[in-house]
Amino acid sequence: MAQPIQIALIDDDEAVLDSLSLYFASQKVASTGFSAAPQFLSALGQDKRFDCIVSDVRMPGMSGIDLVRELKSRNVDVPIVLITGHGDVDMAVAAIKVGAADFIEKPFDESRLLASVRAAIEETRQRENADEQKDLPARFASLTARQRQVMELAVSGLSNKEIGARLDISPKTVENHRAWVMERIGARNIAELVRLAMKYDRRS
Amino acid sequence: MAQPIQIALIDDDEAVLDSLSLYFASQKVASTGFSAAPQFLSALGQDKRFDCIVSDVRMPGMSGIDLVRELKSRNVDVPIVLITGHGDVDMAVAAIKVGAADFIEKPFDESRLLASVRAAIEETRQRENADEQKDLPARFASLTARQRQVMELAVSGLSNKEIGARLDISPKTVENHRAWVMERIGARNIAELVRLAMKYDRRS
DNA sequence: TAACACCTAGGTGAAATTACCCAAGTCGAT
DNA sequence: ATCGACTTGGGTAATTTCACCTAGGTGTTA
Repeated sequence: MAQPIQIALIDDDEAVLDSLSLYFASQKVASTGFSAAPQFLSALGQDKRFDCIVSDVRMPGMSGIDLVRELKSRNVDVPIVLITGHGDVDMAVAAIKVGAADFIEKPFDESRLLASVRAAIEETRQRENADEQKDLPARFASLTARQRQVMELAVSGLSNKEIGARLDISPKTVENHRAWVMERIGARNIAELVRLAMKYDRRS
Repeated sequence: MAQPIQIALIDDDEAVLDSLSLYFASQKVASTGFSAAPQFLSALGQDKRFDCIVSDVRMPGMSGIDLVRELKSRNVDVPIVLITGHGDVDMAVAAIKVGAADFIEKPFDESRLLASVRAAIEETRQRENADEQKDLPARFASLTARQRQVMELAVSGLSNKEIGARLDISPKTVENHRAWVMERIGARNIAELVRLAMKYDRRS
């Protein structure tokens, strides 16, 4: 379960990028460097995943704070630790307000940065876990009889066509019920639905 | 969990069909009648599912024993209870040998038939459950590191593309690993894989 | 009566899965 | 050094899912 941590480093200063990635590597933490925020965003678009982002605040083009805003608006839930060489209180406040995980002023101890990164990742994980579990019974209870019926068959691995044959309704209708179930339970795919359904079963 | 039982009734004698379906209905057991085996088979082809088949032995065209053989050759694992008005020992032996669940001679008590059907369903369920559980640890252990890696990500709900991005391999390769995992674990779809993986996790 | 929720089912279009096929490279063992 | 297992990745095609949409029928409730 102790999957490796993958960090995105964003800084227009190559020297900082190199130095930080070297440090992270020495701490057995994988990192990928980007010299600008848009480059990082394009990596995200290619389904690359990162557990945490460490970004400079002041960069030509898109600033670190802009990046935070952009990710929030995309509903990308990756913690961002901002660092700066010209830190001031106002900027720090603005950064935290828009949702940055932390704001560190240079010069800083590298171990301080790593600690902040670790804390941010842990916090995000716990929040996601809490979100997933929250009101699980209530969410299952909110399903109608038909929806629960469809869900149980879907969770047991039947296709929409097979479920339709069993319940004697069209596969299309099954599809609709299924979509409702997904939305109400808050599952993004069948795998998640199965996990949540099994958790619920075990609890009740 | 006490899902309703669905029975297929096959007999060329409409009177028998009506009488039995009436009895089953009175016992809160759903049944569908077919006047010939091929009609039943075509319903199966349309993804209809039955927990048990109750079929006459002697019918024009395909006999009850023929039906048993046909289903075995198709690997359809539904128990079949055969009934006959002209039962003889040889036929009974032949029926059981090819894999019929039971063989009942007319005249019979309807409750006797239902008991036989229930027993057959129960036996099949237990066998299927045992098959599913058998050597689960061994099957998971037989996975290579890469396959287990792919499996864990797949089970957590990631698409092949996302898994590929994480492991830095092409989605196509992920697809191949996934197919191997499915075969080795013996899961027919993601839902089953998730269930088995969760069972395994809980046990270990 | 009107609003609302639910079940039903169809359409479109994009994305993903599944099931096959194939080949090339690595690596360890016989 | 050939064999087998594993990893990698490409192709093709069928099927399925997913995300939208519309829309009629039913039943309940304000």
